[in-house]
Amino acid sequence: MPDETTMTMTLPDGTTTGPFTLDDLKAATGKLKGMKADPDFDAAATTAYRVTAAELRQFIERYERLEQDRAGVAEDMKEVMAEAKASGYDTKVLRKLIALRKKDPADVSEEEAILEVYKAALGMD
Amino acid sequence: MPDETTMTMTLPDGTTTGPFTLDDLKAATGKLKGMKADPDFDAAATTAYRVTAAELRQFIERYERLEQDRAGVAEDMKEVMAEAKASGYDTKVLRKLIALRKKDPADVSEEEAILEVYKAALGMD
Amino acid sequence: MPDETTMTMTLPDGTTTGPFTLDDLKAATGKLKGMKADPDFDAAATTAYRVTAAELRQFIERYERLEQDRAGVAEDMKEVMAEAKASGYDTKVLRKLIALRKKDPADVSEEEAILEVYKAALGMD
Amino acid sequence: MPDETTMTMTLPDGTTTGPFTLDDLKAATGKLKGMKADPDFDAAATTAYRVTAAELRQFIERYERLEQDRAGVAEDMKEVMAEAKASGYDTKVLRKLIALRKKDPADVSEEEAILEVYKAALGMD
DNA sequence: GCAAACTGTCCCGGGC
DNA sequence: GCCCGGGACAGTTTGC
Repeated sequence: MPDETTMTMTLPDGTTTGPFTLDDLKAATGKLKGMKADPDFDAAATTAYRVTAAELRQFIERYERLEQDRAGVAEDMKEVMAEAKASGYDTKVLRKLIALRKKDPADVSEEEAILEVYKAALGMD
Repeated sequence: MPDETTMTMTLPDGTTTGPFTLDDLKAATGKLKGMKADPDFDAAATTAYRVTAAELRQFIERYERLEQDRAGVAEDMKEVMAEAKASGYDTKVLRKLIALRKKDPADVSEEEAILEVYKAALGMD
Repeated sequence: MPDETTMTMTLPDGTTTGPFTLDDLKAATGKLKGMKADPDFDAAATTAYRVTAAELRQFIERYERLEQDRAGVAEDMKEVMAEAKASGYDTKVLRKLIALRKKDPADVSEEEAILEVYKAALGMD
Repeated sequence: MPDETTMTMTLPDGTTTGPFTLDDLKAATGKLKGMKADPDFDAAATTAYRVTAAELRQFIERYERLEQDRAGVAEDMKEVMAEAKASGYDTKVLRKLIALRKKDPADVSEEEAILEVYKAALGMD
């Protein structure tokens, strides 16, 4: 007597199939297998992009390596923020401050000034 | 003589297959077809989730309808901003102002105050 | 004897100020007050953008109204997903399916086909 | 005769002020200046978070340094993708492939299988 | 100037 | 109950 989670499917015509186990589903999902080449194909006349396994692998592995580096840096950034938080700083404000430092001060004060005008017009001052 | 974009593939073992046209590729991508039911399966002992076509379709169509509504509203929002811009307003500042109005004024002034302290500590004032 | 959270600030020159309460901080954050007009200013020669309180308010209130509409729609969308989940559907897959339906089927199958080639080249099949 | 961009403001009561130049606006935006300490404040009874300029600066500079590192890595990642694209690869598919490799293969095939069932139920196969 | 990619933020669902 | 990770969204920047 089976005792696992399964699915049944009612089709548009009202008939029901199943139940299927998850393994059934996985098995039924066909995969591209054994694509056969056509050696008689006249390659010379085509713009054939080479999909070279070695080359592809190179790109992907370089990229994945860089992703790891980036994750490591992101981890360090989280640690800095966690330390700051533990020291009593408000990390949300810290982030805002850091963002501010990246901007041109002139732009910042202009933006602030316009904002104040708008607030004044709305009676928010 | 073919004159279309194709791909060739060099496998890990050094052999090359292809060229494949895009249609080849599409044909090779197998699809789940004719999953057969097992009528002897003892459904009573399982937690069978019903995947009813009609029910599934209901959920999806309701959701898609709502997505359309949302897109319509987003479109209107863009129009309001475009009008405001045409009237000489700085939309970036407008957005900031609207965001401000959504927040609790007490939180805003507290955050601003802390920011000023941090800026002072860094000599940014 | 006070019993509230305060802040002290150590400045670059080594001196310490404070403690400040949050109310101190808020009070210290100056606001734009009483900007005085210059009635002799020759407005005719300038490209003066009118910041009319009524006009500004119109734009903002229209926008905020639309934001509310959008939030309502988003709420409905959440409800649909919650119902589907309660009926046994996998909401993550549902979202993927809905996204698929929005795309041109031809693009989807082309993309899938290329992906299969790449996977084959990497031995992931 | 002035010839610069200015703003005028019409207040809720119908009166108009201005015109203001951008410099006017900037000057009017008050800044926190000379916050005075209260030396008589009984610090002992409070939970005083120290905002030490040196400490704050440490956190921020560490963080900004890490941001630079991260930007450098991101730059490298962009270069890898650009190279791959120049070699004829479809970068969109490459990204998908890389994402796939990060996931547990079992989860992927389960998800795919469920998706196929849903598509079958909707007649999308 | 617009459209598309990327970053940062928010919010939700899941796990301890 | 809170923290954490992932997904969705808004904002920013850059290429065409």
